[in-house]
Amino acid sequence: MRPSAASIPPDSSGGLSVHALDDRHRCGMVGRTDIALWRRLETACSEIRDLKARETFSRAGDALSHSALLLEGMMVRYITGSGHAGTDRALVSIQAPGDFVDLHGLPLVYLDHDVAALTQARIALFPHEALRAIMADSAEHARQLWWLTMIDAAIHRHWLFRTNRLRATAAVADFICELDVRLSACGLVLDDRLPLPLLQSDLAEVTGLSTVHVSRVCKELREAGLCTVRNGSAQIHDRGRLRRLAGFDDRYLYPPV
Amino acid sequence: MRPSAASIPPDSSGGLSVHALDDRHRCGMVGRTDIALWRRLETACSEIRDLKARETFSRAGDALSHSALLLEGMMVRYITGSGHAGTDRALVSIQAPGDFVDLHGLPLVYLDHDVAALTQARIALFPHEALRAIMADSAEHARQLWWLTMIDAAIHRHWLFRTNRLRATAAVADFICELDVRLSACGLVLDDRLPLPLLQSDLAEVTGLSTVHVSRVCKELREAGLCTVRNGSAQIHDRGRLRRLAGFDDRYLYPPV
DNA sequence: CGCCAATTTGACGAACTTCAAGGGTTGTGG
DNA sequence: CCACAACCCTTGAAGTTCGTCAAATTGGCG
Repeated sequence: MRPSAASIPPDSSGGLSVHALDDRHRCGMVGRTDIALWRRLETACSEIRDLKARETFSRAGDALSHSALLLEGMMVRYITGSGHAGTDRALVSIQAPGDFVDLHGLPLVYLDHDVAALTQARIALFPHEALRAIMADSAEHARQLWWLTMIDAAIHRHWLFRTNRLRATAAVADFICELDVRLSACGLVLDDRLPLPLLQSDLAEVTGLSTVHVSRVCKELREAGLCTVRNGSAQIHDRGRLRRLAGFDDRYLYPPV
Repeated sequence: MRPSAASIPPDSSGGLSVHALDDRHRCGMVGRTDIALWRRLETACSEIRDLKARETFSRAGDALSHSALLLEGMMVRYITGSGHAGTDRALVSIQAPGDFVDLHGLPLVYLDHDVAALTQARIALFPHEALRAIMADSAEHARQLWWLTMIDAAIHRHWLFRTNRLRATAAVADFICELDVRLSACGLVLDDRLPLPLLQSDLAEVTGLSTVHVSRVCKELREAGLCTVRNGSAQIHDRGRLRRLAGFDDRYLYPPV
């Protein structure tokens, strides 16, 4: 039927493989910083690396010497309970192309959470030393790198609002609305269809619901004619009603004017 | 009976009023940055201001020209639902002395949430211009200011884990454990008693529970001999068991080695 | 086809919310 | 000094949302 859209194709440029950063990687959030910063980043990149789907990239407590910019695919960050069982995970963030995955590793040195690829993914690595040099050279570039991590924190706060205040259906709708906006900024939403390479058990870890209840919520959204979540993508049928159900307001994403 | 401990006394220095920053304000998180940064901040401070309990300091969307460091008292940050009723609030952060309340307003320019005093409070204001000058002068100071906001984000992530994965009793216990650690760093925990100037309705906004259920949870913690939450403070009876109940691990607060 | 993982469904129970009423404390004014 | 009001906390009963368990169904892929 439709092309298998379960994941973002790692190389859609028709066989031309990528060994360095170039302008077509400048999308999403990093695309909203100065072009001058981007030029500096291009020279600071020490490595382009591919990750397999579900591959762990770094773990809580690891000493980090590099930060990674996501170029293609999607990644997640999650916290594992210090408790007994290993199933006690919360997804605290999802990354789209153009997002730095662990830029906060620069000021923090080690992280409080794990980082993993969700789909097959391609990342650009920047040595912290090089990033510090960029910051030392330009306070404005420093402010913009800081800004990227502050958008991340604003999203954390919104997720807090979501799990604290929204009912299951509204919570899932809200999450889809957020990805709709963020992936649009990467040019990944076509015909109201966005890549959503998350299992229902992943959606459960995002929202704090059980897997079974996520299944029921998806059915409800589908039967209400709002959106269909299936096969690693989400088809939005009625964006207005979906947003109204979630009470969605995109200002926390600091949209460009 | 006991002294009224409902709030942190705004001036405990015996009548000596405070008109400028001095070393005894350097506690909590800001106390963990370089002393050289503190010296710069002392000269950058443009105003010391007192806030009344429950006074709103700034609102989502306000253009900010200053950032505030909390010196005494406690403050909160909350998100209000874009929905209809005004009661749809989530507390997304609580600030202790030594915390910057809205340092992220420097890179973000305007915030996605409201900021208010919880108790009577005293804050130091820093013009963004002066903070930018500090950053321009020293990349290391820039990194440390950034670091302060990244601890804030790590706390957001932990709160996400809490509301997503912990049951009501463990969630409240976890929150108390966090404040126990953070307020200890300000020297505000004496004889296992910490200031907790939150109504049960505030605890409900922190945890995403109903006010009624918070009451039941507090009773449960009290009767289990773990801690007594009352009159604006919390008395910890058995820190070990309280932490075990919450599965508490303080590493997300990046404790000093 | 046949296997395996993911999703779906139903039945049941637990956790939490809502509604409503009562009680304790504090401050205020007669 | 007492009465009263306002606010917060507590308690009980009833209702709702969501979790858990278990079984059935779907869909991709060798």
